[in-house]
Amino acid sequence: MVYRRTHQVVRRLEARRASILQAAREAAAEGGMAAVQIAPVANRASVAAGTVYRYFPSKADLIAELIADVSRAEVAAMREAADAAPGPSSALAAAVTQIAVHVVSHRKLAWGVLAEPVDVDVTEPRLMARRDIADEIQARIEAAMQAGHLPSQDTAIAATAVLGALHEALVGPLAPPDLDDPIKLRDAVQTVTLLALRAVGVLDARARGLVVQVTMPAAAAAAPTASEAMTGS
Amino acid sequence: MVYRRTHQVVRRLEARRASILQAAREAAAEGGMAAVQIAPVANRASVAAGTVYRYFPSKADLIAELIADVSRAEVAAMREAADAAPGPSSALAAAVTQIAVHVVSHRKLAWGVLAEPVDVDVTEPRLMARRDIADEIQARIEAAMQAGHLPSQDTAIAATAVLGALHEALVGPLAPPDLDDPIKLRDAVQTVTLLALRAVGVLDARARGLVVQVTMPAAAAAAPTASEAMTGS
DNA sequence: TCTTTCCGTGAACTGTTGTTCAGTTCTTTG
DNA sequence: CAAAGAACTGAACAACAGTTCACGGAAAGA
Repeated sequence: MVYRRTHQVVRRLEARRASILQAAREAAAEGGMAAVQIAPVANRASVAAGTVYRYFPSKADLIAELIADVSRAEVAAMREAADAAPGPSSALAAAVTQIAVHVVSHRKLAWGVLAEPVDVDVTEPRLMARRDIADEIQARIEAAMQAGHLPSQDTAIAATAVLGALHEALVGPLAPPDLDDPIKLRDAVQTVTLLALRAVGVLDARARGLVVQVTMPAAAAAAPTASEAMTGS
Repeated sequence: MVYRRTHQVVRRLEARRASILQAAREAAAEGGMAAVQIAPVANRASVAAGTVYRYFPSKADLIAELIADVSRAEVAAMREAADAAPGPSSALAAAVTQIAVHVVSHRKLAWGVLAEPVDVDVTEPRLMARRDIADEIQARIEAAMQAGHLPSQDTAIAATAVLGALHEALVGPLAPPDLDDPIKLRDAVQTVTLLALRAVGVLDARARGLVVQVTMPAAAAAAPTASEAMTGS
């Protein structure tokens, strides 16, 4: 007698798995990675704690998948924004602005994914997330450099530094505390974007209109991937 | 009968306290904050675990003091380097270079002090450390701006971004892995310093000789306190 | 309907570390 | 040298969260 999973069951299992991941994501968005604990996540997903282990070998794996998901979305959004830009310089600007906006819009989540202390070992997925995002930035810097818009430079270090600057200034513990005010938020994003572009050698970014197209996901609907079902913390 | 602590005893107590702190520092320098555990630290300081609690109310307090010490030294070094510079711009460059050098020279420690996950709550001392360092950078940016060497800008965000860029590019998980090579290390410091200065609007930093005075401390290449008895773990 | 196989449950288990405290050793004082 | 106070010890304790597993129940096949 061979037991075979029917379609219905397969879908239920997939849905359950997704709901656990979603619960973890919501927990992280609300309370950071510290809130991603098996029992609360299971509770939020309306399953028992043990059930989580039928879908994820360990908490580390659960968080790893969460991190991978978030970073994948982040990279896709950056790529889309950059690809829509007319030239290499504005593509770079668009990518940087995009990630800045995303990161401030989901501060807790971004902090949790990239930097927040976690009890289990998530260095590897975090490293991959950082690398994926940095690689995307690096590619845009490279392109602008090849086009002669930027001075020759070590693009790997430049991309890393840009990521660090965005992160520290916008989501780190020293980030301005009043970023809930949309205007302050937009100003902060513009300021940091300008800094980042200047860092890699973009001259007159502001004058050339590279920094102005800051469209908040909540406000003007132009932002792609705005459908991320984020609870605004 | 009144028991009074003799000079000898007082000094022994102070020495012991200092040695515990030093043991914590060494542990952090070698294995990051994760290695700062009561039992190993006590062992390294040649005392029993319980003794640590005669000097520090909790592990959090021990780490807080360690963080404060390190950041105090960091700020002092920055200030000294900057004060020795001839003008506001080179003072800024000197401060940035100084912290970059310090931070790469003691990567594990810097990572532990500023960002590494710790089980106990050290957000407050970390926040103070970050703020102290950022404040020093901010003051130098401010001075250069007042002197008309930099465009007008939000110096608080700029300082934070600079700190983040340095940190991410030099000690974060994406930092180049070959920084043990002194030449690579010097290049990385110069590259990041140049990025940071450009970010705040310094033009031609390289041409103006603001980035070149990178002098590595003697201890940069060698691991600190290489001869340490393994203490289990 | 009955049997087999798998899914879900949640209370119990585990392993790790910070923390405590009664007993021991050392220092001071009369 | 003896009494008293302080410091030190290290094994035992506590707390917390991740993980396990024996059991109940639902779904699949005959």
